[in-house]
Amino acid sequence: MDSGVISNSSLSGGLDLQATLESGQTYLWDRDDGEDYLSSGLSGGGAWYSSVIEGSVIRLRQVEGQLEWKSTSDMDEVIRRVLGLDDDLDQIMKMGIEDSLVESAYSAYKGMRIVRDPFFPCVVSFICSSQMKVERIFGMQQRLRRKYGEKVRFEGKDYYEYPKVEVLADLDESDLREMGFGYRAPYVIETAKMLKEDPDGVGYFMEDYEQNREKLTELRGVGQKVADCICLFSLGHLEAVPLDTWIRSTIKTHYPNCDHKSYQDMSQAVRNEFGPYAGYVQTYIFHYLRHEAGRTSNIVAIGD
DNA sequence: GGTAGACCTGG
DNA sequence: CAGGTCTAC
Repeated sequence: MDSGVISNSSLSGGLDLQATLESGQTYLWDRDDGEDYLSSGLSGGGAWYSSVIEGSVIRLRQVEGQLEWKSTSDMDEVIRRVLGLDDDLDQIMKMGIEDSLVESAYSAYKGMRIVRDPFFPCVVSFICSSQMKVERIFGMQQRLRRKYGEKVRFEGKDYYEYPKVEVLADLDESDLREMGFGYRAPYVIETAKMLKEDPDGVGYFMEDYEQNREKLTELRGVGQKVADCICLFSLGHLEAVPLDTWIRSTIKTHYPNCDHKSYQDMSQAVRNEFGPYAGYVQTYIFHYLRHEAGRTSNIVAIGD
């Protein structure tokens, strides 16, 4: 067994593991206590999380200002990549816009990072995300892993890798409908068939962000919003801003000059306003509003 | 190129 | 109604 420790202080801007893993960016980590997405607050928790990445089980938690991990092999580099630990958060937070909503979100979840999920799991997760709450998206991915994923043993317990492309490609629509995927079932299967020869999505990555977003919409069930999620949460295009209904309405009330009818126009305007790390700004706002909205009756009042 | 309606399912 | 997408005007 391999293990390691990464101290908070060694990372620019620190790390908030719980906020990073439970902010609706990734659906690939299980909490030991099974309380994923359930507790309120969603920051600074010290629970153990586990996932299977590149065939190895990774277990990690954050206690007393440091990230502890263990695995079957040396996963230090992989962990740094998938958790975005190399992103210069201090610098990123300086480059965003100065605005009370953003400031509040930054301070509430300081250390939250943008993940880099493996391609295929990310694609499927966000195809499933349409018209779904995060808790349910997570449940679907978890059931998918347990039913169709490869079992991997680690320290006497079973873990399940995300299902391989070819496994999902050969499923019947009814298999997924029975698991509660609804109208998303055929989308997942058709996209899996399209990616059968290119499981890592090599042909779906390009340097240019906007070009990349358009390319991704060739996949079944992937529209502009989902494509942006893949750009941001898997491919590392930190300027991508997934415009969901929440963000759209927030933009409309808080940054009315950025409001546009077409996705493309609004995306462009928001990126102009939020800067080159617009994806970070969006993710903080989304997570903040998702939890503050229930607490304060007037979202607009959070701002200026 | 832009806009209605349908689409699964659970709370 | 919900972190949308697809299809048909």
